[in-house]
Amino acid sequence: MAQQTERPRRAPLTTDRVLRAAVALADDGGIDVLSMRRLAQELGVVPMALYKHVANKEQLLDGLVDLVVGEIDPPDPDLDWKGAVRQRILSARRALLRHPWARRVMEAQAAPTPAVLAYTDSVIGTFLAGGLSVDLTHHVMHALGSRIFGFTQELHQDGHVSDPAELAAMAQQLAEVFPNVVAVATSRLHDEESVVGAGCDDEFEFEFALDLLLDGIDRLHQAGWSSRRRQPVGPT
Amino acid sequence: MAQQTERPRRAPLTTDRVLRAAVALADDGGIDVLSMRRLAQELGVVPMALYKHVANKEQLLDGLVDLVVGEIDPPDPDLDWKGAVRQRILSARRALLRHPWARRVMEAQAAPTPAVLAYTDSVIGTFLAGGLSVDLTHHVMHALGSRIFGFTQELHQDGHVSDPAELAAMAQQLAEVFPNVVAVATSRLHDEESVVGAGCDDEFEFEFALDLLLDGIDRLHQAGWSSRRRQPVGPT
DNA sequence: ACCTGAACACCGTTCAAGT
DNA sequence: ACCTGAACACCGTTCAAGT
Repeated sequence: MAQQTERPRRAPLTTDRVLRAAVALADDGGIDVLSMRRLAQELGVVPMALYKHVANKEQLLDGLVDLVVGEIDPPDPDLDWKGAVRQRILSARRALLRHPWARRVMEAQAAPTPAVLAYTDSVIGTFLAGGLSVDLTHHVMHALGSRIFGFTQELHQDGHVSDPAELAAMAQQLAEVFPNVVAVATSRLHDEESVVGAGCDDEFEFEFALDLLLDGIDRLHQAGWSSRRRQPVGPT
Repeated sequence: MAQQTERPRRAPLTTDRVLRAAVALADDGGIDVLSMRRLAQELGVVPMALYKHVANKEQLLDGLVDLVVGEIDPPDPDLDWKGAVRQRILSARRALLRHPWARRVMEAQAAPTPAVLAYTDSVIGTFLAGGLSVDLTHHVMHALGSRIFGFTQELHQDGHVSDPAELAAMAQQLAEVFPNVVAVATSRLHDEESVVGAGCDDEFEFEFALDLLLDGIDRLHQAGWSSRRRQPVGPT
């Protein structure tokens, strides 16, 4: 019932404003709430007005990915290849933690956007500058895969049950059917004074896996590994 | 206009028939074509009839995942832990190759299904039976993550351009902006007699990454690694 | 009691009508 | 020429009406 006549007072729509509003919407509502219609509503605009600035939803999502990838720090020129890649990947991970929806959007993308290609090119450049062969770098990029964007390889995150008593009860029941899962999931609890339900240290797990790969790569590099010889990767 | 009165002649709906029809539909139409309405149509049934056999779409998808996970071979008792895990993961990968839609469905699942938990429990059991500590196994499971289900860490698969001339032209143009990407992507072409556009050997890349991880794990195991000491993972 | 058609509250996008 | 409302062809699911 309030006067609603100053509608045209709004700042004019630009692609940038559309993208920023979309990021904000996804950040605090999740990716499922980001629809063209809802985004338009958020901007105080009729749905079709968006199509003046983005060709379609797919292009909108591409724009969002580019914004997130743009948040990844540039490489530190003072570090060696392993340190530089490591630091960059951890920066990418922090960007993904700020925008958790970005992971699924990137995975659903049919083709890489220019920003994604540029970042990939830069990471490859770091390996090559560090002396890794083009051949090894090729396989290394496959092995790291989307982890270079800070993706974790986890499947399900810990469903957060906050009540310790409830969690203990669940664990006991689960242990009868899946004893190994429970033993491993609660392993940290035995040796620490910590409360039940502390959960995993995601940062530690990410770095553990990352270092496992980077150190394995370093070992192959120093051994002069080549896929043409296809010698075993392993110890001995 | 043809007689359509023998409608009730159809085999009666069962949960099993619903799930199998859904797998078939997703297998040859992709996951996007699998809607409740389309599935009902495929079964010659009114959409609401499905809800007698699955509570909702989420439960339908859970059922599909369980079918796919059920295709993974049991562990070979004659192998050591590394061989057994390796063979199992490669079997999981073959299941995923048969049902490419399963990956996205599993990633969108909120909670693991019983079959997923059972498989996970079994893989953990193999590590523990092989003598790995509960502590190391915990971190190892995180590091392998969804790769134990045959997931690849890739982000975008090679967009298949079949025409070699077109591909060469694209590469040349791309090389001006992303030289490292092009150098690495075409690395296999230099040393082989192969035609341009041969693409990557996905099987080799998958096993390369898997062995990098398994061998790194083996090394930690043999060194008596423990997260409590948090010694570096690397080569001294 | 069982089954099911219409309806609800959404989508992304097209397109023609209005200014 | 520009903007936009109605419409189209979909969703998953609720619910009341019909048998």
